[in-house]
Amino acid sequence: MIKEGKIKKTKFSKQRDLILNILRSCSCHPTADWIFTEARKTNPTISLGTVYRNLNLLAAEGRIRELCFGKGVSLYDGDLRDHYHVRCNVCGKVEDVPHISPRVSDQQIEELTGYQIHSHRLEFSGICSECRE
Amino acid sequence: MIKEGKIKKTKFSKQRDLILNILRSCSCHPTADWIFTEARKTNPTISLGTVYRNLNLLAAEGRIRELCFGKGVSLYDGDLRDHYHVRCNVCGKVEDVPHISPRVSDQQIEELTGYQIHSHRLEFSGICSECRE
DNA sequence: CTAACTGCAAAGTTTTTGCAATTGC
DNA sequence: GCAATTGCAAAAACTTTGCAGTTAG
Repeated sequence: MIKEGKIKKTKFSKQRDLILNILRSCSCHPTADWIFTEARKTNPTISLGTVYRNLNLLAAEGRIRELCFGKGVSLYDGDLRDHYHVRCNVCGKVEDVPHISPRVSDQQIEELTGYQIHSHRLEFSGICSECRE
Repeated sequence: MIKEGKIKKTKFSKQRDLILNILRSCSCHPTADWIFTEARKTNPTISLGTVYRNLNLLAAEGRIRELCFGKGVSLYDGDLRDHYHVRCNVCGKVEDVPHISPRVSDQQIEELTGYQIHSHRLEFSGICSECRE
């Protein structure tokens, strides 16, 4: 649950900067733990708690996106451009859907529900070509 | 991750039946724990483990749906009709989107990605009218 | 009879948090 | 200097699992 109203002053921190760079430079959709392991290669003393705190902060600021498939794990995405995801139900892999125009209007949903819509997520699931064999 | 190939013989169980009825007769999107509490009112000895086992089994059989927003919790939905969800980022409430024709073609995604698509999820998020005050 | 299912409790995962020390502005 | 941030470790939250006993077919 994102607290939308909470405006907090943030300082630069090299840990946060590192996390953001890792997320921006990888093309995958990593877990917090993967980011932690990756971050340790550059900063061997960074802690997992810091990784989580910064991922939450960055997501709340809208500088990264948090994805969520199935229970348990969150995945993070540093690509803010409008795009959607496909997920393989067998191997769990998550990939971007290259380019598709949504044709779903947030405004239409606002009229239907009375919600003020900020964003939408569209996720496809099925079986990838490797797993189909 | 859903194991698609696993076909298992199932017996009737009153616990599973109860869980399914609870889910079908409520219009909300409850957590496993809420279902557990509700189930205890009818069957005071049912265990949380049994609730989880049955929710997973029912979801794997496609008799219920598992939703997932943010980290931590799964929500369950007994309504199998095609529909989408809106979620309030402030209070966390999840509601159905009354009626909308998707206009998203799974087939188009199959062509783009090479995945064999089974389903898609579309979720809107924003702020509900109560929380907007 | 026997494989599926259950309750219980213990264990597993993932994420959050309290605290004292550190750091950016 | 002060508030934001950190590392650490402990705790919290959620889900799964092993086991011995029970139940549906």
